[in-house]
Amino acid sequence: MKTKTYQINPVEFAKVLADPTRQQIMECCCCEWMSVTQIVDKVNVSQPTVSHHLAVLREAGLVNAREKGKNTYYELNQDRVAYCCGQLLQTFAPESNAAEKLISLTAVK
Amino acid sequence: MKTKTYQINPVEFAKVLADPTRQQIMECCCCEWMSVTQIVDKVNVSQPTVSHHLAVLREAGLVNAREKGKNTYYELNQDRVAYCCGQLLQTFAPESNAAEKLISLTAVK
DNA sequence: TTCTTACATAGATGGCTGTCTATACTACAT
DNA sequence: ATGTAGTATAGACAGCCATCTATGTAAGAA
Repeated sequence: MKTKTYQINPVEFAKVLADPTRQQIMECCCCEWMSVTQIVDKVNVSQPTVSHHLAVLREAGLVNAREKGKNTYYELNQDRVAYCCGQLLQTFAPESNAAEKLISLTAVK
Repeated sequence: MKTKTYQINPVEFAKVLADPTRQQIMECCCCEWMSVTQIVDKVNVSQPTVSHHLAVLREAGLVNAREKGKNTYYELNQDRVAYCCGQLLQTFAPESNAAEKLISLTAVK
């Protein structure tokens, strides 16, 4: 289970999010640690497919992983998501009122 | 030039952003109206490819188009971008501090 | 009218990726 | 030791999409 996290940019971030199954998995483990099996039970794809998507999310640094015995637990990295969204807003909505304010917020984090 | 704008969701939004050329085009017309030719001069792809990307952005409601004589001018819809980013934050960073604050901001818009 | 410029559309193609089955690997139980 | 459950990896394949060339179309100039 290699986990070299690459430096993410707006294009890579968008690519990772650009799949319904992956977003479904992200929602699954958004606010609690979930094992792979638990995630498989919630999405309608095979276990290897789930593992594949988790690897993509892991390498993008969008989920944190924790191994415990036979299980591997995953949790969404919300701060990373927020940071990447901040990047998007900074780039593509620099004059938007809401965006302008978020940029300062994410800069603090 | 059909321009039926469909209701955008987080997956569609991410798909539209998940291409380097498209993001480059978005930056191009972020803060000013740009003709297709002007955009072609700035990105390293053919004119039909640019037109294709602009159609994708148009149908997602992420750019506004204005025809004038022979020219068609495009401008990025920053508010729409901000709204979509707000959706992402709401879904995938509900507990993040920065995100929490943006949600109220985008809700106001 | 004829030509040119600006842009959109059609169709073809190559590469990427999401999915699957099969399999390997590891921890734990029996 | 043997088996089983949980997860990752390998390899194959089909569908999607970014790109191109070719062409259509419309507006303005000559």
